Amino acid sequence: MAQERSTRKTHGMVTAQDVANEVGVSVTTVSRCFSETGLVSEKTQERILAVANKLGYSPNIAARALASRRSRLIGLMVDDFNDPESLDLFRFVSSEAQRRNFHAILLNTYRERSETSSGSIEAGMLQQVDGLLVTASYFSDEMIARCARQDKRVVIVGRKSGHPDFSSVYCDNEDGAAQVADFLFDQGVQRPAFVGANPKATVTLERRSGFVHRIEQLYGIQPIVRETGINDYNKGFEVGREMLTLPKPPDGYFCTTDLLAISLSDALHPENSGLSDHSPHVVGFGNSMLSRLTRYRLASVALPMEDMVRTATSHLIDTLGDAMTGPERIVFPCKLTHGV
Amino acid sequence: MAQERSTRKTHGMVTAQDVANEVGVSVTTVSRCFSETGLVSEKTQERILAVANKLGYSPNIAARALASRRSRLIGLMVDDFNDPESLDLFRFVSSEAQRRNFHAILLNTYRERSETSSGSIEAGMLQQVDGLLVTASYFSDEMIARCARQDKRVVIVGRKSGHPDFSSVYCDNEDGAAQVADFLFDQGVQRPAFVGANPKATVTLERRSGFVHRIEQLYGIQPIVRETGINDYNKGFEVGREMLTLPKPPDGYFCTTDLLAISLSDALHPENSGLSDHSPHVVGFGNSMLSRLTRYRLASVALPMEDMVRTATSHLIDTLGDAMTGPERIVFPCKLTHGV
DNA sequence: GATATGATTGCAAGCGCTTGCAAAATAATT
DNA sequence: AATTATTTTGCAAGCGCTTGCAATCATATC
Repeated sequence: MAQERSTRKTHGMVTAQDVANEVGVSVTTVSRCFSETGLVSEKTQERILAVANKLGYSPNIAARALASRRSRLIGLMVDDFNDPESLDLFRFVSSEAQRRNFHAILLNTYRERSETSSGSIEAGMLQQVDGLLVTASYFSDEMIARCARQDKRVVIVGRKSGHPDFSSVYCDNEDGAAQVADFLFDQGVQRPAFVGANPKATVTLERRSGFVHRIEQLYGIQPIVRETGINDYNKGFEVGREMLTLPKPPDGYFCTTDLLAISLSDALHPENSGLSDHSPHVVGFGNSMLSRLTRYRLASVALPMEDMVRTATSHLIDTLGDAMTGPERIVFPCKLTHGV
Repeated sequence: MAQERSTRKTHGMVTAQDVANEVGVSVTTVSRCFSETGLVSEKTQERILAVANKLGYSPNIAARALASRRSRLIGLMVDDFNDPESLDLFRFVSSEAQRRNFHAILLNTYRERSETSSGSIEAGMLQQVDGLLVTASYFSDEMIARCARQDKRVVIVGRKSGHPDFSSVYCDNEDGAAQVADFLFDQGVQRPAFVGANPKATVTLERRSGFVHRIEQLYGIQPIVRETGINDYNKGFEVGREMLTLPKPPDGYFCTTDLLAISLSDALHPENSGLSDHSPHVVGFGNSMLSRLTRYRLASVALPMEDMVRTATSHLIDTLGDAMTGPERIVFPCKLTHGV
């Protein structure tokens, strides 16, 4: 039987040792009981759980992380805090992580006020998490190298993985964009335009190419292409105004996000444009809350955000345990929706 | 001089020991160098930093947390993933935390699909974070007790703290709400109404009381009061429709969030209501992105979100070090803004 | 130049848990 | 009943860092 060691309640925390003493087993057994390895007899399991509950014990995460080299923390890299779509990301990542007994840690990669030493922040953070969930955000080469070196699992969500080692879970951006081109064509649009956010982001590239190609097929011409740089209401509004200054403004727009679609739509609205006879079609992407505002009747490419995000999170967690499970690409379909 | 121990590169991770060996000092010194206690001579500091950099060392957070009992993690409890306002919360909490070399961990307290054993999740999570940042979300008594027991610091952001031990950082909700009452009165509104989200949330209570009292003063009557339960577009829309069924619908609304204001406004819009002569005033709260959509010209109570959130985060981190610094209440002013 | 003062450094004992290995207890097999 | 295969448990050695205490060094004081 377990030898009872002194119970030093050093800091008011109940430890596995305390539980072990009370039950009359070793810490090892208590540990195994909580790591759900299934190597504990049911009877002991019950006794331990009962005592643990009575004492209010729960395993110390830091100690566990140190000993096992797994923190049960996944990093969520985000740099877009403008689009309400990100809310779904936060929501479902955290929900799914918690469901699997993990937690999501927020890694804000948006560099405001020229933050200092963000490099070292990243380094410290990286070895703190078991894996990384990367969104549309920028993912530096240095970061990629570091992940590879530390053998961190990475899952890209929302766009195709550009890296051979990383899985990605995304929707068929090209196809969605092509659907928009078809729609605009059907609506009799004469001069289609594309408005993207960050021209370097993969999502933008994917949606642009899908759209442009189909437009070329349908119209035999290239659409007007603009990028706002960032996904932000004011920037979108500005670009909208700018479009109006063209000799022949477009009469159909595909914006890569609902936020841009909304802002553009506002800029083009008679009230702001002064052109009461001009009411172009505007289509967004994401089918977020914004596209559901009845005032806009915005057409938007719907994608199964919840499914996508939960799948990505779960997939990341799944791959943590196993040795080299090759990278996967899980793709969801998306579908243009419009009130018409 | 430090005795050189064997360097077992157990898992490809660079440890403080590795750095110490290379430099010719003890782990202790390396440790002190990274915990910025200022007990290391500049010369050694430089040498250590140089080697650490060369080797790509950064301290293992789990080990540090275990030894020092501080994880440099703060928990962000959220249950509203509908309002774009939450995005600012995520953004500025994470930014400020990272600025101070902390990280924010997302604690999704929204119970969807009747999650199992959320109690134990909370328990495990709680001892993982140094402090808690609580938003408008529900904060169970059990949780409060646990925080007290474990001596966790808690800062409430966005509303007054209901608990004597917790600091809070918020804006003057009563005053903001009173400003709305004044505004509606000035606009000649005859039948003012209040629409809140969660009737049990402190923010709702504060805003309601501020509004109701001022309305009573100004009109000598009580405004109509409705609560939607949750802060959600569809729910707000529904309540809007419901209002139209009243014999004499209100002609001025104060909604406790911009999201509700927008949804209500949509429901009341001639296009949806069928009443072209009915265009009531709708005022929101938060001055979020939604209130900036030009299509709505929504009046909204503006509050200094960034300041508030950064202050709350920083305050929380500040209090972690010190012994019992009494709870504080830091209040920011808010101000009704409207395009008129 | 001897002594006091303070700044640097190292030692060693943890922090609370995990895990490979081997012993003990139990069940299955002949 | 003896032997072998299984299932349960415990031992002990870490995981990589922090920190109180004491030793060492550099500098200031008389």
